[in-house]
Amino acid sequence: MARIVKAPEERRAEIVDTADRLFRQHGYAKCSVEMIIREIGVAKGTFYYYFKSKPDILEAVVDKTLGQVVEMAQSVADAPALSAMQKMEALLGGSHIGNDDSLDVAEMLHLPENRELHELTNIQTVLQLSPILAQIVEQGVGEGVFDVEKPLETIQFLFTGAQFLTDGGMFGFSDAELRARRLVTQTIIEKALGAKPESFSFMNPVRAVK
Amino acid sequence: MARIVKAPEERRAEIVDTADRLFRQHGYAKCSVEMIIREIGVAKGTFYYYFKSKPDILEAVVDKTLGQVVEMAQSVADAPALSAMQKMEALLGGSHIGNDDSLDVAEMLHLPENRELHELTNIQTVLQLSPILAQIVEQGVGEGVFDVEKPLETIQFLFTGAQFLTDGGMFGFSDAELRARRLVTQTIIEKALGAKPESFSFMNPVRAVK
Amino acid sequence: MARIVKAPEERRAEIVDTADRLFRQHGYAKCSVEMIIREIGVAKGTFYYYFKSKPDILEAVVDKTLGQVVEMAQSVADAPALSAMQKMEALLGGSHIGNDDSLDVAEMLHLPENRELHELTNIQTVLQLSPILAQIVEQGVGEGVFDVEKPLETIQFLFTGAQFLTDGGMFGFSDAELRARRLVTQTIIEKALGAKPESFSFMNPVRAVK
Amino acid sequence: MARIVKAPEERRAEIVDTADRLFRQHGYAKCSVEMIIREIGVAKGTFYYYFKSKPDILEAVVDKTLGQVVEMAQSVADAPALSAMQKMEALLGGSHIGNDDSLDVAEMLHLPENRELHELTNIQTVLQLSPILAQIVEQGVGEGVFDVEKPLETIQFLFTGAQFLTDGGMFGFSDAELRARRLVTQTIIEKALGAKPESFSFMNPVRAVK
DNA sequence: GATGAATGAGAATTCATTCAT
DNA sequence: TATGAATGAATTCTCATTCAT
Repeated sequence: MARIVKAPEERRAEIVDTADRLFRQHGYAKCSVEMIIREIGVAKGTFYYYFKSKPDILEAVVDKTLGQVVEMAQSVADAPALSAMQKMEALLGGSHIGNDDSLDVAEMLHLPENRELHELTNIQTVLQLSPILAQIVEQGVGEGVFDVEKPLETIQFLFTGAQFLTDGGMFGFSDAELRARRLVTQTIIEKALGAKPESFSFMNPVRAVK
Repeated sequence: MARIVKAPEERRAEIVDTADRLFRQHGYAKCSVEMIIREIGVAKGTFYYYFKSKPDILEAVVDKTLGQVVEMAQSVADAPALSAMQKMEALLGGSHIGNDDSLDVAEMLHLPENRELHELTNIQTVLQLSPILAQIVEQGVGEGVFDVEKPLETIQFLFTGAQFLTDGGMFGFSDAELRARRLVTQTIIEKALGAKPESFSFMNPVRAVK
Repeated sequence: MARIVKAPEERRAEIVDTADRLFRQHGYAKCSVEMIIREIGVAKGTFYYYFKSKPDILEAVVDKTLGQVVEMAQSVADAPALSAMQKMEALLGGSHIGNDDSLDVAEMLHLPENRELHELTNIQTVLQLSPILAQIVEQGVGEGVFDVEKPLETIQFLFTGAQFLTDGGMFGFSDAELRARRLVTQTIIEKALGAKPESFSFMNPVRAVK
Repeated sequence: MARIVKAPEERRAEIVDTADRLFRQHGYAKCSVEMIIREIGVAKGTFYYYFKSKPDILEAVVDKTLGQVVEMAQSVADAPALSAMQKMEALLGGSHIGNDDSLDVAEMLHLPENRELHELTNIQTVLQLSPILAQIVEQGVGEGVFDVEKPLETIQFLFTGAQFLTDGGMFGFSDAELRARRLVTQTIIEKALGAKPESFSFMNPVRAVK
């Protein structure tokens, strides 16, 4: 095959992105190195030139994903002009403007057939994102819209429940069942955070269109 | 090797139990059939005499575990003399008398390095146990101790959060961190179910001993 | 399972018959000992009590089949009252009276999915049946209806061609194609044996019904 | 083991050739992939790098063999300068100059211990070669040397008879027996095609030496 | 930097055969 | 005679990794 030379960072990123996508599609274990390189159109050796093993690229994928999400969340949390509720909406609302790819906190990671990705990414996300959200919750407590004693742990619990329960494939829920669970999730969040009923209704927008 | 003949049920149980243990120790994928039979000391053929494939024994393991848990929970839920709170305590309380093995709803499934076992067992447990708990919640609503609109979905959310967050290995929490999370879990449950504060304190007993 | 004791010859015959049927259905290689004993409802040990190995029962099956066919053919060949053509018709004609099972020289062995059975039985049949047919051919030469120099070899060639070409599955012919080949077979036999055209038309009866 | 890199076509051909030989020697079923790779001295992975399964290489072997034979036969049949008898001699005559390997229509496929190879190759050969030979027969009919009504079916019958009967190992004939059968084959072919006696004598050359 | 042929340690599964009961 | 649990060698196939070019 034609030998196409690329800048190292570009090639590396290409491999990580492709692996990311395939891992999410089929799961880490079911993705062979063969699949990844065939998809890109490079040789086996090229893969191993950039990554010393398969676990190695899993780590790279997780790092990439995590970095994006955490950075985005932190920037929202740090925004000085926004109220706690506005920040919550920005992070948890369904109306994510301009996110073409995978920068959606709410929607991320909700994919079936995952194992190592879930373990590493999903959990790490909860762990890394929770402090940021907790920080917002504390701001909300100060603003009088929330009432919680242990923001971090509470957020972690809520995050975990939401993450795993409404995870696309894990429980095999139908669309209707998923919607019911998302509604309840909203209610529980409000109660757990001591927020006003329906204050988190942005999580379940009344959609006009399909 | 010496041929040791056993009663079929005994041999079958032996294989299931061993597989169960090894799956939990190393994870389903990393456990080869070879490992299982070597552990027991039987031939490969013996394994395949009892189970037609590797997925087949996974199912057997899950069934066994699930059966025990669900049966126990249902018997508690059906107890006519108990109040809803008493039933909750019986199922979620830490003081499980005489459970040497895996009959503990609260403690089970919290093990690291699992994939298929967690996916199948953990999730199935949530799905099968939730209706039973929801039934108790409804009794509690009738008794005036709970106040929820959607018991089933609420229970599912709470169950999922508790299950996955405090799952022994998944998040890598320390004992202290786990304790903090279990306390918050209690609070959230109380709020979500509309129960009195500290009414679920049996979930976090002040232990004297280890 | 209930232990059913039978007379040794009966049990043996039962196993041979079942093996025979299954070998023809699925082929020798694809028939496991397991299949045979399950079909009969006896234990593995019973099988190995009567036959010392799998090849052993193949031999038994072939012997049985061959014996039946050869015996029948010989009795026809030895019939003093019949002409050569009448004997030919009796053996090769499609109108086999009273043969419910596998005593049909023309139709036997024409089954797909066979290997060892074809090799052993099919070929042995050609070898053992040919002398008998050759004997009839010689009678026919004496009667002036045939004209051949080497009856045995000629018969073997014709038998082989007929056997393998019109073998139900081997060539994957359609019904129409098979019919065309059987017609040609008849013509070639007549020419090779120096018989009158259409004297072997009994091989291709004009059937009214299906 | 030492890693010896070869051109893909070369390696592929090496595997096909080796498999071909071993399949003919021991039969497809009795040849394990292990045997093939040990014979060549490559790793298992190498085999599966070139062929995705065991049936896959059987197909490759059959294709190779078939391709050679059919191509050769077609080129003879298409030769404009040759008479039908000359073409027949070229294809069926024993005097094949310069065929060291398996390019001999008459000699091929006559090997013991085969199953799948015979079924696939032998039969396919009859099927693919018959139209070509039939074409020659028709030419001969036009030239007045043959007299047949159904060339294709007749050829198929004759081909099948010749193929299977004189198949080296199948019937276990001695050399003398084989010779007798080949002589008769010649006679039957002449009669069936309506050719002059001894016109196919090239099939049984009077050999001085072995 | 890049290629892709080659490696080989397993993995799951089958099945003829044995043997304690 | 009969049972059926137990055996284990053999087989096909996978895939992460290596290395000559």
